[in-house]
Amino acid sequence: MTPAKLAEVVLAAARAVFTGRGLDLSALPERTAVERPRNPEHGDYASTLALQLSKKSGVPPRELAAEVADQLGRAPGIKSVEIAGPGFLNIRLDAAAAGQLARVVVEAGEAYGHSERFAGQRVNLEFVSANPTGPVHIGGVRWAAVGDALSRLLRAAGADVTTEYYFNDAGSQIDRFARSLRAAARDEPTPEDGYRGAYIGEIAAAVAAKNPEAAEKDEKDSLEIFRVDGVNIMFDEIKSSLSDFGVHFDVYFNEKQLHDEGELDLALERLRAEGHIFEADGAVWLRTTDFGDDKDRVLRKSDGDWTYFAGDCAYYLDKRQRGFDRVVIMLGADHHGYVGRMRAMSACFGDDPDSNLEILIGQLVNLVENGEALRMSKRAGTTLTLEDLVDKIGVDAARYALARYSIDSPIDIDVELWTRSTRDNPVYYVQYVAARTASVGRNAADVGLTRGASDAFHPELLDHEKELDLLKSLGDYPAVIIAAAELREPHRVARYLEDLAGAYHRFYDNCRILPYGDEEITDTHRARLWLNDATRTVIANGLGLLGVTAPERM
RNA sequence: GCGCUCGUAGCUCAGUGGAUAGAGCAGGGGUCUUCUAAGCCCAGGGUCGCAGGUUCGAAUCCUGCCGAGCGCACCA
Repeated sequence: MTPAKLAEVVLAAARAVFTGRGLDLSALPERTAVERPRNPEHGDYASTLALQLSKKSGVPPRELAAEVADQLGRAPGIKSVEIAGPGFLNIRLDAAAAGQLARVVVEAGEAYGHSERFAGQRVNLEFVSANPTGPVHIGGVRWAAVGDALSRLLRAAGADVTTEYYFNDAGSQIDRFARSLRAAARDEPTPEDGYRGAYIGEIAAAVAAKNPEAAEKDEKDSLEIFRVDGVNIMFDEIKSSLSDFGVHFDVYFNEKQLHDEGELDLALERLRAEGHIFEADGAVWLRTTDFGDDKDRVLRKSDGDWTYFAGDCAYYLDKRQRGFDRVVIMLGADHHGYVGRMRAMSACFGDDPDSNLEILIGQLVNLVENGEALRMSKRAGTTLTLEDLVDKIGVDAARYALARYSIDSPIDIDVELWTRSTRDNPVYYVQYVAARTASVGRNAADVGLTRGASDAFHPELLDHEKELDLLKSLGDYPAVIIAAAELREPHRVARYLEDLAGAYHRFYDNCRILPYGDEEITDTHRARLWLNDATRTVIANGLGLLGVTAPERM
């Protein structure tokens, strides 16, 4: 029995009690969940439903709990139900009901943990969104790992997800980029406001190789070549390194489209129609202070140019008009000052910023080597890039390290730790279980041990404490995915996998899976192989959500 | 000054209003005649920053204060 199924049974029991007493059924929640008590004396699972319903029903919690317990006790698969404390229901399962989970997992395979919880929700996830003036730096990499994991999580939970990368290949930043490239190609010093760093020389050389006269033409034509070719080469490099990192976007959205298709004007007119536009000092403003922003924001400057914020408005409107009811944007902590104006902008369009717009702010990332943070310096052009991180610790460790912490927590990635092959390196600890389960599978095949037909599976034989713990951990997985997707917190998956890995290792150390020597193969061996394979399934599924491989051997 | 985030074991961090707050590391002690010891087991370690409030119940929600990081453009 899965925890989700048990929760339904608990709710059904409560419904029966309410019906019997003639209570208002509308007081019952749509769904409930059971908890995993830390203290084993509190049973396999616990429900707080009676506590929650006591006030609404006017029945004292323990009295309500007693009646629900009475109903529950008659349900199949439930061994016992006890009432504890103010009205907790402590539930124990039959060994067979618990053990069945191994079969559920193995037979579901890659689909185990998937649900339809967010079916029908259309979510747009925008992340990274670096302009093609340089490689993806380490802050952007955090979002590549977290955003991509989040997209996988939301899809697993049934949402309709589109991932987007927003970029601008025109404007003053790109002009600076082009001038920096041209200067490098001509062996001139980098312009005062230019981009530095080794990559500038490399891109400049690549442009020159493709177009040998580029540096020699008159300045206007020359800059145009460096601008167009430089941006193309840079963007290809960005896409290529993201691809190597396992991250692909559904949509690459160019700011230029907003200009070309008149979307900026359209957005302005929409905002004007909503009554939030005013003009002052020769500029066009959005009155974001109507919705809690610190100050009003300029959309069109007095020189007639649009601001970057105007692009944000038009882009937001574009997303909404494409049918996304949830627009999620991920930004670094150094951009959190944007939240107020973005939320206000959403409200100016007549939307509800609490439900239509979500801005996730991620704290910064440091790479630490030999006890020292490798600091970035824009002046010296020493930015830490995606490649630097991958070169130091590899894709799996990088993705895991970036995804295992709450985005509210700044991360120091210790190069030495994340390349270590020991218990304290979480990605190895989890991957080791993947390799171990695979190894057991190979050895089982060698000695002729197979799971056999599913009707030959005897779940009640999985009654060792460590087997039951492992089964419970496997049962937690679907709820972890839903919670992680709903709260936009992929780190929950990593933390869960570490718990599961621990449960598997303890099972492995206590419960021999394969027969010894010439020992005859029994139903216990087969049942344990089901459990082994179920674990492999969940570890692989969970690592897959994080974009991390589940190796066959290590 | 205003805003956002954070403050949990010596260190790094989990912890969606539930019962006795957890994990890893550090440091101490155990554990390999057959499935990966890259593992496992045992013990120690806490004023959940401080003070109030909300309620059956608060690390979790609210208010204030203290401390740390980041941000407050007709830049992108």
